[in-house]
Amino acid sequence: MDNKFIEKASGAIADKYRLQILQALSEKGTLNNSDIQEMTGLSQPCVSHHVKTLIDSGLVNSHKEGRNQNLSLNKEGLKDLSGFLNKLT
Amino acid sequence: MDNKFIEKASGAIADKYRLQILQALSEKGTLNNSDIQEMTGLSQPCVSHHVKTLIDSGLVNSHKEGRNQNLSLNKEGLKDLSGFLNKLT
DNA sequence: TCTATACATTTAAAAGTTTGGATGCATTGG
DNA sequence: CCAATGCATCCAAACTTTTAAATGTATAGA
Repeated sequence: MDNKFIEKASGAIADKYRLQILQALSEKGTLNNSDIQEMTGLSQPCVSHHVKTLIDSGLVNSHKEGRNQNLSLNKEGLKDLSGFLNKLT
Repeated sequence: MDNKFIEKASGAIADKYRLQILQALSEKGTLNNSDIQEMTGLSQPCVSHHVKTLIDSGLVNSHKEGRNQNLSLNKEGLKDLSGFLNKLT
């Protein structure tokens, strides 16, 4: 397991909005940036930033469709992080 | 599961030195601040700060013995975080 | 008691993060 | 083609984190 991934992924989770996004993706399966903007009340550039952080972390996948960016959980990434933490115990 | 705990705990992991400390605790069981200072090469106040962050996060336990602070993993905390991430998938 | 050791706290500087306004670009619908 | 929509980028302000030097407090040993 690459420590750089662990750092990035855990850092991505360590924010209330990004955590909210992850939980919403877990429940709903997919969201686009507008959904997130509505859900969080954040500005569009701010949502764009948080979404980028999540994608860069490897915890979220992006599927572009026309002008929409559909997001979904990267379950592999989440499992890798979860498994890493579990192995520490 | 309390989101505040998830945010704090993941934030605590999202740093190379704190991650290194967690991994060392996992391998060795216990460490004190001097061990960590030697291991990381950080200054004593800086180690003190990172250790405080880890303790505050609920991922590390502190057992004071005289002038030594012995640290160990809080396995419950790690399992809680790991379980939370797993449930997202 | 005096000294050394272990850790905490205060302070301050540098670096990074979060946020929104303004703007730009691409796609879609009329 | 034009207007509207969805997202990215640039910029700047506010805030937080990281780090170490200086200093303080407590315990342990000579």
